[in-house]
Amino acid sequence: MGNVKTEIPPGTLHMLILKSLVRLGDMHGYGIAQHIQQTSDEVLQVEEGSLYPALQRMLIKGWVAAEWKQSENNRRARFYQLTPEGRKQLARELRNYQQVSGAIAKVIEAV
Amino acid sequence: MGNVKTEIPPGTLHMLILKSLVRLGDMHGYGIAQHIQQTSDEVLQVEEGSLYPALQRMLIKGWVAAEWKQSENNRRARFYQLTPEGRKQLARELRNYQQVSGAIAKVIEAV
DNA sequence: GACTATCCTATAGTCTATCTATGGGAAACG
DNA sequence: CGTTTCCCATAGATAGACTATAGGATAGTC
Repeated sequence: MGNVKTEIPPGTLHMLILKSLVRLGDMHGYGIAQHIQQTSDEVLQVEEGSLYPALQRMLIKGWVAAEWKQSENNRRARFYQLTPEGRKQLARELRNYQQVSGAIAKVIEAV
Repeated sequence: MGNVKTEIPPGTLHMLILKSLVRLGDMHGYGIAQHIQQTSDEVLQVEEGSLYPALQRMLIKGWVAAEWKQSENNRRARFYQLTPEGRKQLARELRNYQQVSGAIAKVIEAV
């Protein structure tokens, strides 16, 4: 099968995390990474060295809030959830992503 | 008008240049940049500091061939054209781009 | 009880590829 | 002539992903 795992394109990781939190509501980093990988049919794989620094940045920016809890597997884990500011940021990033990928599509589909 | 010019997403510039050369056949750097900007309805703007280093890399890789000529405006310009290896590379990059953007779409459109 | 797989967090350092800033030079046009 | 437009090129800054590494705790198995 040609399902080679791929890198996350720079600039899209925050958007993918924020969107995952809309779906998951309240989740730890590991679960967010799993969700992205599964929802993308194993194409997108978020590495730990990308994930945790990104979550830190988003905490500082106030896009997510964090709380230590017990995971469903009885482990200590840091659960994240969207803040109102995070929702606004997600909307901005989605809008921008769609504008840019639409523009790229025009170029690469030009006959 | 909300048409704010945007950066080229890292990893897509080679693809955009190669595709432009399919369309233009034989063109100098300045003309390639114009083509990308116009075809994308002024959304994508390639900066000179990105464009010329990218063309150098592509020359070294053998994806394009170059030749000094006179431009349509009577200026000295370096015209680029695709090589067979460049066509193969474009096919690879298109395939990869579509796989990744399809995967991102699955995540951000998940209900 | 020891061993291993799985779950979960975190940081330092590398690397790639874009951008900004800068510096040319030559033709056209007023 | 002076300004605009066309055209090339490089150095350095920057962003954001990656690899490599380190650690600890639970569950399951032999």
